Amino acid sequence: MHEEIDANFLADLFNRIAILLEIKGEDRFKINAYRRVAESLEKETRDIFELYREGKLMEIPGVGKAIAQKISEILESGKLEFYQRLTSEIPEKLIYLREVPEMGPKRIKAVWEKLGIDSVDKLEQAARQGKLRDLPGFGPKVEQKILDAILAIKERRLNRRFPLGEGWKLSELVTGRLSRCNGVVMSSPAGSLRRMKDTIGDLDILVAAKTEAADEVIRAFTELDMVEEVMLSGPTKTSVRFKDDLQCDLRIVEPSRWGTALQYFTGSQQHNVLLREVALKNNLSLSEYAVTDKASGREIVCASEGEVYRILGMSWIPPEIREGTIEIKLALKDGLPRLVELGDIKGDLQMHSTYSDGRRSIREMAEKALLLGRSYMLVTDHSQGLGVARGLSIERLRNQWREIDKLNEEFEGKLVILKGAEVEVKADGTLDYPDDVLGQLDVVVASIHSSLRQDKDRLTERYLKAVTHPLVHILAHPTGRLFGVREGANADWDIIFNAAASCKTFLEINAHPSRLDLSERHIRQAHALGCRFVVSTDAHDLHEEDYMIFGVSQARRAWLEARDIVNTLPLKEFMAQLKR
DNA sequence: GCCGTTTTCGGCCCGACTGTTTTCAGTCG
Repeated sequence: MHEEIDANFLADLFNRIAILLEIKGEDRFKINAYRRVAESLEKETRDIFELYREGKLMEIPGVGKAIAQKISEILESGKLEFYQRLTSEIPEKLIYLREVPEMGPKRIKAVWEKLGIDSVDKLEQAARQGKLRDLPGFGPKVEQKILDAILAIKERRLNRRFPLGEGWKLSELVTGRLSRCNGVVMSSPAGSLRRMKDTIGDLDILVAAKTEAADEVIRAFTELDMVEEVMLSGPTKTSVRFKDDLQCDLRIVEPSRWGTALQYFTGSQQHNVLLREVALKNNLSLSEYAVTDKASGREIVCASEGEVYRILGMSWIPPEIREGTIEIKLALKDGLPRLVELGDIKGDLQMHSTYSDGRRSIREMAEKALLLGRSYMLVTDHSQGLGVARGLSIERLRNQWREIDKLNEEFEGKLVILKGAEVEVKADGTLDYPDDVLGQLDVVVASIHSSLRQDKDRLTERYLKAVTHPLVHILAHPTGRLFGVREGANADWDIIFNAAASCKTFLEINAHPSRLDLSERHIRQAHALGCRFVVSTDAHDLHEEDYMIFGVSQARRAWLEARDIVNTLPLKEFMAQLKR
């Protein structure tokens, strides 16, 4: 009935409600309640209509009677009276002003009431005319900051997110440089990078150093080549903007307080709020500096994160799932799953060589795989039709098999190289090698590179042909998304994942940082429908074999365990899982 | 608005930094 309404739609709505209530000056706890529900809804992959029909809306973390009723009203009527009333008081348009830094609820209310400003354009105009500086809570500096920020937004330099892989590289550069400063004991990325979100909004770096060493660290940080501008700088906290417009925050703490600091700085914010509530219930107060006994005022200093969680009566929570949903509740009763770990991965199931578009020989790729402790690898050069990637004719494919046979003899079982291919699914859904060739491969990986813009029904049909094909074992980078290049394909994933589950076709979690496909959300969705997965690097060069960590992290963010991922199995057991 | 092995009512995270203040409000994370 109301096709466009789903969990994401509701999350967006509740976020908007939170902003409007803020401007209205409502109780901050009520506002937080809406924010919390919005976050839960973003994680929710069960069908919202089904939850409603089964009376299970209140199973969503943070949803109580009032919000359950509001969700019901929307699902039934497509409307929400509460929202209509709210927006008749506070114009909906004001929400966009929230995207301008320095513009919080108080200032938005001020410009709206005093100057009738309800859009970013009007705000810019007023700032140019010097009309903002005289409002209470404003001044010439704030006015200038707002003007600069609006300009940055218009040039798309602000509110941009960066792929995890880029953040990772930069964080290694920064921590590498800072750890060479005198007195630095430890350094680590924190924030969304440590939680391994597929994109990051800013880069958070934490350094443990003696107080007297802080000056040198801050200097080294602000003088990094890639720094464009120092945004703010205090004794323990410094923020800069890099030349590529990524913002980077540095915090420096005493080594003895590393545990609480790392916990705090890793977030997420919602996770911290809930964690600190647990502390209060135990008559403790948690900050980035210590756990404090409220009764005696005594500080309990934590050098490790494990201590923080232990003092609060729960097991340590992996950063990837610190999103403020149900992880704290489970940790309190020691009920967290054992998430899949990098070390669980036994084989890499998508790797390219110089036969197609890879830059290294099979031997070189294999030697690196062995070094990484893998016990098997699947060579998946492109099939003949993919000209841009120098796809293999059947004849060249057979040559490759002979080389693989020879290499396997050499490696004497220490590493087993499997024969595979990344077979193109053509626009009509047929595969790029005939069945008799596919049948001779150890593992068949199917993927779609072209015509991703087909209409939804045709594309879904094409995917279905691929995942239901009796000789296809794995669907590679299913949605085809490429950060900064294209969104994932628009297909009916429920139908495709259902088919994959029933045909025992595995879904790839492509670990390459330009892809991370499936995304966390799609992994959750597919997992709920009974799919199993593989994590593969899609390596085209030696260093890319190290990308496995990125894929494993997405699996962890989706709460997957080793048993959900087939290439955690030793070779024999893995092969036994393949459909025949 | 949510939530509960100390509560169904009375709580609800905590601190850094800046700018506008003259002791603190606003924003941010």
